[in-house]
Amino acid sequence: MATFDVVLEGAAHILETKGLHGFNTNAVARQAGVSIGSLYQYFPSKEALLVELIRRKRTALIEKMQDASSRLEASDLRTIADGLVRAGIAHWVERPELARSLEYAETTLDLGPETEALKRQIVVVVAKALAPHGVENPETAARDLAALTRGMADSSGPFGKADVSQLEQRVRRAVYGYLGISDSNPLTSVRR
Amino acid sequence: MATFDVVLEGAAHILETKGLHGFNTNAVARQAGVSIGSLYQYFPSKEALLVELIRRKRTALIEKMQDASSRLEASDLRTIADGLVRAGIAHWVERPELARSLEYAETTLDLGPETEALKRQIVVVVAKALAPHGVENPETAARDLAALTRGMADSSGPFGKADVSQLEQRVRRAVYGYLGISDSNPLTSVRR
Amino acid sequence: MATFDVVLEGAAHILETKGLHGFNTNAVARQAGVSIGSLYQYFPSKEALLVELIRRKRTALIEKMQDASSRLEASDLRTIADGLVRAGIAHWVERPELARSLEYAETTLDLGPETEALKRQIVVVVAKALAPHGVENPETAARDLAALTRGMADSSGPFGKADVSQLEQRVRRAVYGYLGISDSNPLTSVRR
Amino acid sequence: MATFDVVLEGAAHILETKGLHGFNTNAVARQAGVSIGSLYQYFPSKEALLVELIRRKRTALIEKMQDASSRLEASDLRTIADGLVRAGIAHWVERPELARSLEYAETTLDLGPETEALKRQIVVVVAKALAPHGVENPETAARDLAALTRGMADSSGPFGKADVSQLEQRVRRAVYGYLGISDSNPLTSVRR
DNA sequence: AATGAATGAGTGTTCATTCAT
DNA sequence: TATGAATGAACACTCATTCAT
Repeated sequence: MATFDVVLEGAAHILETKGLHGFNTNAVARQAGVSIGSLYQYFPSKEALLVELIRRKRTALIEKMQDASSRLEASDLRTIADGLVRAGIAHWVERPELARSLEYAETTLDLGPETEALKRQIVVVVAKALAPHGVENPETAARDLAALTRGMADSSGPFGKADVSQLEQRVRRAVYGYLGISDSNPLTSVRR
Repeated sequence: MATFDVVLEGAAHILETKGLHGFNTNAVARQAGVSIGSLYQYFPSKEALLVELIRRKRTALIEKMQDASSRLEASDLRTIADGLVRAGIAHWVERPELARSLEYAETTLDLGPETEALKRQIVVVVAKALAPHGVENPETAARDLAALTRGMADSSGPFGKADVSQLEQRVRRAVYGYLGISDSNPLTSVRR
Repeated sequence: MATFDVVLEGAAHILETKGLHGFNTNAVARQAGVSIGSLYQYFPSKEALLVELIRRKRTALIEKMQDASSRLEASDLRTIADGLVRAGIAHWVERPELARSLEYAETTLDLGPETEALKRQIVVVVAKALAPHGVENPETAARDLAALTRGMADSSGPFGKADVSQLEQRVRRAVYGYLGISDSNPLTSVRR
Repeated sequence: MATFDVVLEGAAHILETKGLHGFNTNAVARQAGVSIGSLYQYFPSKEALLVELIRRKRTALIEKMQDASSRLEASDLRTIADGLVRAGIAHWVERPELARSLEYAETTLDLGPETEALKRQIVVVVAKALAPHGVENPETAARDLAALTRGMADSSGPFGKADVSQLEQRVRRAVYGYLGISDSNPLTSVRR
């Protein structure tokens, strides 16, 4: 792995284990097994590390969403929703501590316009998948569904495989409700 | 206002405007219009400020939830859900930047057992309101609904009054879906 | 006990238990059960506390030495030496931690001329007791004997009654040697 | 000289001239002509500086004592005592202000077990030199003689060469007395 | 490229002292 | 007289960044 990536992975590891609080360039360099000088040859500043990590995370999410939505283009809304939820949860469940720190870092950081654009692009991709099925305000819906998924995933602690599939089911219920899709698996056991 | 509260409000203000990144004791003292020595007469450390802010935020949320749930005790699940959602959103919409920083700070901080307990208590209060209406796993449901609400509120940017009521409606849809309550106001205009 | 003395005893206690390192006016006031304001009504500064403690310690030593030397005025050198040693050791063995801190504090402090004079007076008192018995350079001898006694007492750790009398005997041997008094209780069992 | 030693010498200089009272890391760095950051690259804390100075002082004393005692192994007790006294005084007369501060610092500091051991080793070395000549309780004797020497040296103010040799002679008298060696140079001119 | 010693502005915290009540 | 809240200079220590090798 090239130095660039070694450093970036070191940064990710520190964020994951120590959070933003323990994130400093010396720690990152040490973790990456690289000198502090080398770190600065690839990244002009501490912030640049965060920006790059955010950029990658966003790009990966866009790809996942794009994938799901092109694969399911022809399907009905429920199937599309299922796919997006699955992709979204897969995303947030992978290195959740890292994700959390990056999410928080975004709020303070000055990401470049290019990285800002990625955020909008996620929304656009999801909105495009929802729009053809009569969802009103598809951009708002996209943002809401992403937020809802991220919120639930983030609050659900450390995961096993079974946990993830249960989480998925719960998120699906909320998403169906949001989108007005009637659910065949209601949570409350209502007498009919 | 007593010095204790002045300092705490200074801390809240800094978190709100500068985030955890700009949160340092000198800045807090300056913002509060108080000397650094005075700050340390009331708070033994920088962390203690965060802990107290978190404690207050949690206590306030518990009260709101408790209020809503006792006021609506006799009502049906939908009405209770509406009340909880309204209270939850009211909570997250108030000083959202502050809330975000505190949420993140929690992950690194060593809150005392007393403050930890508050987190569980929120879940318990909500779960108690849901349980009598046939909601399975009421604690998980409580956690999920809180997370979903917080996630959506957090992602919805700065708010006007109208925005809040729209947000509330969108959250309600997701919550109804999660709880298996059929919605009379579907988002998608589906032909029936 | 008057406030003045209460504070002073608080200061002594802190020095004894925490050393100069932990000696601060707030700690002293707390230990004395007095407000910091009251402390400053009796002592103009932190240093003033130390100076007064030193003054008292010196005065007490002078008195002990004076006592011994007037009581033994008519005796021979050995008896006088015994008395001075006994008094000196009694002095250093009482609150030795306190004594150690005060001794060190002296080196940095600007004691007033009056307190400086006390130091010389101790030497003078002892020298006066030694001079009539043919001791050369009685002032140097006085200083040496005091230093030797203090050194040995200080290095001999925490004391029981038996320890003190053993210490006394050992110091006496050194003092006899210094003064050229032949010892009837030699340490080494030399075959002659 | 490497930075490590430069800093250490700066620390020694400050202790010597300002005492523990004026001993702060910024002053040390300034004195050493080094940035505060550099100081902390070599010493993890202010205390570490003191510990290292103490360690070095003790090691040097052990060496001196070891030297003297191996050189004089075959000699009689008086010659050995002379050697140890000379070495001891040479030690305490060199930078006495520094020595005084380090001695006091010891009482508050948490020296590591390794550095604690050095203190015992000094006693052991001296005791080993004394034991073969019929000195009872050689460890106590070693401690006493060290204390007596240090006490007298410390109280004897600033030194010229002549002063040192006079001091040596006076200490020797006390030591002879302590060890039960008859002195050929008595201080008191007793008629025989 | 890579290194890592060096820098120093910045931050958390302490504590002697003051002064209004 | 007594109180103790308030002050802020001073100090311990960190960490982003540079630069000579």
